[in-house]
Amino acid sequence: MSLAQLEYFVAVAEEAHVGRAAQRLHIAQPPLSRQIRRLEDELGAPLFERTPRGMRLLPEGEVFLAHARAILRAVGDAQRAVRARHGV
Amino acid sequence: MSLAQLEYFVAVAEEAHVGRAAQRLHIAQPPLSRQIRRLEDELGAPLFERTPRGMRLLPEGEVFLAHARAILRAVGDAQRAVRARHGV
DNA sequence: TGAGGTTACGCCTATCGTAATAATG
DNA sequence: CATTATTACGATAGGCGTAACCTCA
Repeated sequence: MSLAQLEYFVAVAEEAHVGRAAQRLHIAQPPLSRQIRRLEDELGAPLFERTPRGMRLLPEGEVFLAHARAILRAVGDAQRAVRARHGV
Repeated sequence: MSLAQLEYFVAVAEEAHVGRAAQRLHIAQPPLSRQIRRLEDELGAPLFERTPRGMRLLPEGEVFLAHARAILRAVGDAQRAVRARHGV
């Protein structure tokens, strides 16, 4: 699992659409689709239901979304904390 | 910043020694040294003081260590949460 | 001068983008 | 049949390991 995968996952979850999430992330659709798949494989559980209209979060995905956001927030906190301390 | 870099950083902080940390991580010393440097560059602040005996955490490093551990713990929590939910 | 950290350099895996393919209402 | 996601495939970048180098008590 990588931080990029977490950012990708959050974007897809919020957009419910791989194409729109890819635009927002400034990457192409296929790599995004692949990374989501890899993440699901690694976790051993699907996170989305694929529909012809887009992606819908499964319950496992809802659970993971909260955790993913918390991790990304913690990363931002860590960066800010060091920079604040260094600024002193 | 990557999760691997965080694991590397925690290992070096705990061992206070790049060589021992590298052994523990099962990687060679140079890549570990490089990743620590890259992390410091990205954060814009040194995290260690280099001494002839090894590495000593600077105050910025102490601050970052707590955050790094929190992030890695959160990653483990996220994986467990999804797998527990999926197991149901 | 010895212990420890860092550069140089080459390889190799992983990720990306473009193009083509599959699936489904 | 149009929209969306996925697979194929080639190119590129990032990370690792070995070997050589630097630094300091």
